[in-house]
Amino acid sequence: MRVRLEDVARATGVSPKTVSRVLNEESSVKESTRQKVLAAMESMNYRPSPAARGLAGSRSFLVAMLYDNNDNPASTYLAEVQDGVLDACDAHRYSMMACPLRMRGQDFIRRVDALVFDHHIEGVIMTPPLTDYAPLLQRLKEHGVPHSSISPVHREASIGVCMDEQQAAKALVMHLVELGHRRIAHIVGIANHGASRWRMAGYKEALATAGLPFDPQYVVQGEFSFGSGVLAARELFALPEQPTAIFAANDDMAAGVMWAANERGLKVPRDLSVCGFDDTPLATQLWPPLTTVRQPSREMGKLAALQLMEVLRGRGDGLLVQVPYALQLRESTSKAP
Amino acid sequence: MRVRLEDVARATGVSPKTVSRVLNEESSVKESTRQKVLAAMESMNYRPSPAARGLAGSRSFLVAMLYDNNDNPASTYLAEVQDGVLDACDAHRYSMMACPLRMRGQDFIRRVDALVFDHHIEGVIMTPPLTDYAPLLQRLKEHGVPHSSISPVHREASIGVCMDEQQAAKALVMHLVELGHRRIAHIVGIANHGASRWRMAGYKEALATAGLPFDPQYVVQGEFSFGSGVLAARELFALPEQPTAIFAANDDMAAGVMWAANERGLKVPRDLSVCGFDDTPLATQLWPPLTTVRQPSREMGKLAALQLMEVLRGRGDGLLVQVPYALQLRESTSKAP
DNA sequence: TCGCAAATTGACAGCGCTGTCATTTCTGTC
DNA sequence: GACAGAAATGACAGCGCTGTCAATTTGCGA
Repeated sequence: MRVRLEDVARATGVSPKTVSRVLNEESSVKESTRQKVLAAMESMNYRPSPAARGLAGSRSFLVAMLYDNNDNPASTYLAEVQDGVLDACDAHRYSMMACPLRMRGQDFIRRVDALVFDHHIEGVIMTPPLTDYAPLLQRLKEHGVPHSSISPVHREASIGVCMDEQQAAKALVMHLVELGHRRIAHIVGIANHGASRWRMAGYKEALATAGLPFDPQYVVQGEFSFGSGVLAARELFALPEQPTAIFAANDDMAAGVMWAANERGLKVPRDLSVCGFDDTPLATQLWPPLTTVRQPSREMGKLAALQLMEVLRGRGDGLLVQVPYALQLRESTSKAP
Repeated sequence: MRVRLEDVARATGVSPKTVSRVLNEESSVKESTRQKVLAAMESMNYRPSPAARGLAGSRSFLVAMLYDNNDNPASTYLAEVQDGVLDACDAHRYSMMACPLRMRGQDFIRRVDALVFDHHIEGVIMTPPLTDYAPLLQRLKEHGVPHSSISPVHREASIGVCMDEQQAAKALVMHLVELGHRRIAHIVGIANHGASRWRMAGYKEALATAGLPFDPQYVVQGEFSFGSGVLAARELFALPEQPTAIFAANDDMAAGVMWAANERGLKVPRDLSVCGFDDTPLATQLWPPLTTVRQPSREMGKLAALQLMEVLRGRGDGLLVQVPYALQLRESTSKAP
């Protein structure tokens, strides 16, 4: 039937407990024994039963990926993150359960409790905006479940992964400055999203660095969607002194800007430079291709999961690692007219 | 500590086995006993341990959602489907594991085996193109794992959910016909995808019904991406007799068509009617909003999961259910010029 | 070479549930 | 009211692993 730990033990001539020790990478096993056991496991194609391990010990080898399924317009992002998480899980023989949470109401409490009690989830990986949802964090803390955050707003005392979005935004705007642009507008993302704040901060910082004045009329509120990009752009075009470049806080809005430009007969990048943020697939599908910042979502998911696993294996407290951004300079930006 | 089945048994004055029977909805329990036990479970807030259930019995209460992460341009789709699947799982106290598969190489075999052996996955839910990937189906069959398919190409002998895409496409094109269009072009999706075939078939059927000739020059190959839509549209615009309406096999390509129309100075819908398929978020973000067909992905995920669960509970063989499509008539289509 | 602490290893119970099969409690029938 | 057969319940072992603690082996200084 199934190869059990006991079978491996018998084949190796050691006790089941020793095989168990090898399996769990405990240190108190002589190297020679360890090798023998590992060899046997390999040759017998032994696969431990998660159910038995979970029942006997306390470990489940399960992590949960929590995300907000209430309003996620950019779910490509989630898919990529999830992919990275799964990658990391794979490498450490963990399994992942996907768990969408509705932030409204008490639903999330019920679900988190279920994960913890029923499945003995060992840890949690979260994406914004869950990363900064106090009631959830509180509950996780009560359960003593370690969690790893992707792009959390509050970066102290949490583990996970983030990108220096402010620096990235600054670099992007500096690029526009170097191209000779002086009237650079910014379309902000959904208020209160960390991403919106950082990108805006980077925009301001770049202006300051370049010695350009910060002009509030060049800053328009958007909400990360294509449609809001169109509206914001129309607003900017109506200004007496139109901007020569627009930095939209994400690619979708940038696409909206390009759409609106087209509508108004403006040629991008000849009459108007446009840049976005995220480097979604859309960025290269537009014409001209969009200058933007690549946010390595997949990689970030993977790193967040890896940090969590460091903690779960007791190898430390885990860090908030920072991934590098990469400017994607493409044809939607060029010298100021 | 934890409330166990035994505790419930003691509280109710029955044997643990009887409680187990109630838990598993076995029929041979007297109704009065059942009620007592259920009441006790409820009041004691009893939560069965999946690990123990998995170890003792053969059930794991786990299903896997398999998808291709190799090339999924439209991952919004996957996210929605997954959401629906989770919904159904929730209702039946199942849990779901997400499992991306790479179709190249043998990776998928290793992963499927791992799911089956390690986790005792009870069933599988698949999205295209996995639904028709013979080696995978073969392996699942060998393992005796039931699977539910979403929009499979081969519809015989499988359970799951599908939409009558051909009818939907036909209805969409008939709508164009009714608006007076006579030169209606079609941009095809990736060859060999079931979706491409059905939509094309619906297009042809509509033409036939309307008594319009099928003209191969009005059919251009695309590949479901925005970019391919742009290219295909340019090709169509170069024709001596330009089409007055273009039916793109999905929304992304339709967006590309609108882009290309803009580029060429054609006003949609005044000069050109455009329609897509899927009703992705993009459809309402474009301007003018896109006429398309709503494919209820979330609902389909849910239904596929429910069908699977019918099978798992031994309530039947499961069906291939069909969900209704819904035309979304919006502003991108209007009377022929 | 002997003794002792440290390093390894093993014995055994039990995690919380379900399968199997035995036992008890109902039915309806004559 | 007794009895067969069905319906309902229970006893018990064991799923595959790990925690606890005891037993053994090893290494090293005296």
